[in-house]
Amino acid sequence: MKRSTRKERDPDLGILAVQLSARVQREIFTRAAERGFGDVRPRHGAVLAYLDPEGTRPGELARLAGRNKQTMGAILDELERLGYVRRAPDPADRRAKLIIPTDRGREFMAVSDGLVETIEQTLADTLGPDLYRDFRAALGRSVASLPATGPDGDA
Amino acid sequence: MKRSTRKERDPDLGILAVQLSARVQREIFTRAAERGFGDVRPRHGAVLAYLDPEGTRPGELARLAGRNKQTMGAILDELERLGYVRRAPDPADRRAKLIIPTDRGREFMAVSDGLVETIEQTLADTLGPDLYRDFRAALGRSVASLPATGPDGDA
DNA sequence: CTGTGATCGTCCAATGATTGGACTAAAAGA
DNA sequence: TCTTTTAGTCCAATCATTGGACGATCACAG
Repeated sequence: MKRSTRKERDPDLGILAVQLSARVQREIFTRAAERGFGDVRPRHGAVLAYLDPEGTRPGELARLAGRNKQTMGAILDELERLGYVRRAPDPADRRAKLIIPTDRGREFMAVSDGLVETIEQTLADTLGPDLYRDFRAALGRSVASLPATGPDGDA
Repeated sequence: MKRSTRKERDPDLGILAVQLSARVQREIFTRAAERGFGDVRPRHGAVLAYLDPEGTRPGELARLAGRNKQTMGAILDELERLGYVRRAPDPADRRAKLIIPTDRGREFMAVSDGLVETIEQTLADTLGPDLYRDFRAALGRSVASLPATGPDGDA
């Protein structure tokens, strides 16, 4: 049996991880596009997956998403231009800013949270509720057991 | 409880998928770098994860890795320059080529397969053998139940 | 208070990675 | 043979991330 065939039929953990990520992302953003959010790309998920309705600092978003500050800044520029977030001064610290979702931003967050929910439901249907619950828990524990990935050595 | 905190403590499937992928990739390539393969980057995994010792066609690699032909071509240029693969004519089809790993390429493949194995073993230790087996199977089934991701609409 | 060092966000230029479109050579099929 | 499809590559354009540096502000030790 050829290695390539074996890896295709019975993929190792590295391959499965990449594929799960790619497929889930694709599902989310193509469905979101169907619902009128065609201008949001996977890249923007780094912000919208974590953003607080009351606002979050850029640095905190960068940390959560595992991107460095420059990258986060660029993503935020884009989201601001597209009308999903705005930058407000942070009352607690005059160096800092608060990234606050606009109405449209909150709308997207609600929709994408729902889409993820739907995907999870699909998997629950595929695996059965018990198996899915275990899978979900094991996935969480697996991620937690692997060293976190930061852009700059994870600082 | 803030949304960002909630998403950090109890990440949804989208976040978990991205993190699993990023962490597994990082683990593989930093460990590989420690073993003298510092010039191989995650990007190259698209080839080396699937490549047959006897050789594989570029188009087939592109399909397996979910990249388009141009991207695959660029990755192959790089791997060839770095001395991990070579391009040979395919005896069966004079249009086609065979990408064949060099000795060093095969060395990397052995090492990275081992590293993945080690990560899987780590998870097995964390979760326990039974739970891990179930997790691994559920992961495979989950990936299979989501539409495949191709670069050009998956053609 | 005042000085010192850390932190917050941003700017810029450089690199990396992916894409779309087009093209040649060869194969496959009517 | 003629036509259509396939395999790989070339090119230019776009998208994404990085490294280094900067002014402003804060925290804290003296």
